[in-house]
Amino acid sequence: MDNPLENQIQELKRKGVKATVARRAVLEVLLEGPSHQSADDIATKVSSRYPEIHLSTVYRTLETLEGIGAIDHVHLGHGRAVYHLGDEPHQHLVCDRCGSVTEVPNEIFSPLNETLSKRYGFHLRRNHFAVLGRCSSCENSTSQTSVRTYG
Amino acid sequence: MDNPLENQIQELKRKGVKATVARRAVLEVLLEGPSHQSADDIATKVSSRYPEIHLSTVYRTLETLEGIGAIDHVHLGHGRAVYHLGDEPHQHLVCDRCGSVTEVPNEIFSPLNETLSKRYGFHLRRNHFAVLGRCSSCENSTSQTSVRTYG
DNA sequence: CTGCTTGCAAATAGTTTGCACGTTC
DNA sequence: GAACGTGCAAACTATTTGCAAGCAG
Repeated sequence: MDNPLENQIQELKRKGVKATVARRAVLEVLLEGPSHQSADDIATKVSSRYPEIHLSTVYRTLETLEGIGAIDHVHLGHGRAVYHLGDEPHQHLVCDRCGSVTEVPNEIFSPLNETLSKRYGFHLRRNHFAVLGRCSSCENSTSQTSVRTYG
Repeated sequence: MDNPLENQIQELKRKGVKATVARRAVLEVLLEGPSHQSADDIATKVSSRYPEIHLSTVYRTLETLEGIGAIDHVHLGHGRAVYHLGDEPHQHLVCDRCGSVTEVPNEIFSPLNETLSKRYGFHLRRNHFAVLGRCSSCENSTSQTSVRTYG
């Protein structure tokens, strides 16, 4: 069985969570990508197929899925959060200017983690907030680019 | 003249911004500390002295002060932002568990910056979002501590 | 006096919740 | 059929905005 949707559904059942239409639909949308979508993005897509599924249900579903570790969310900007499947842990580099998001593996942060741990006893944990900066295209140009690295 | 409040006021004028009661009051509260306060915290303190100063004015004042570089804000958790005087650039380590905030100098992030820069062409820039993890006390204990490193 | 600032009320964005009904196991 | 999940409307939190009146330079 290598149907990713079915795998996720199995996972739900394994964790003792009911496999409802809403949960299926949300997982479908997340699997289809793009990899990082806001609750609202997801709700819009979900309700184009299942119009009766309400935004608040999407929020509750996302909460549930996050609770069992199937997905995660990050705050990329002011206000909205985006959700993504909980594959390998990664951090998000968000460009100040064009808003593009680049995912980088957590290992890149290991040296920092060691330093913080030695000097402050602090241990990096979640990638809940994005790392802000300037992406290469914006650093090099003055024109307005709207590239979305997002995936 | 080493009165910090007066220095800040001079700075306002130098930047061509009017020195109003609201701006004075907000600067006073920020100078008195704690170093990181939410708009609401600030408004509460401000209005205990100047009851006519409205929350929306505090927001507008904070925006103005941020515009001239006198202060900065960071998102420490879900929702609320905290404002602090724009002294030396630093990052914020926020504990997942007890919410304590530790400031660390930006230099700590230089090696990471180099790596990101080489591998992804990405340049760290703002400390707009906090770095989440576990502080030493929470890492070592299972009891609920409510320490606030905050200053 | 002229325009930047402010008070207030109302709007907004994003998310959460109470409650009665519907669905899954 | 019991327990959990969902639709809807309404509440909430943090922040922003329009407008008429107020104050700084």
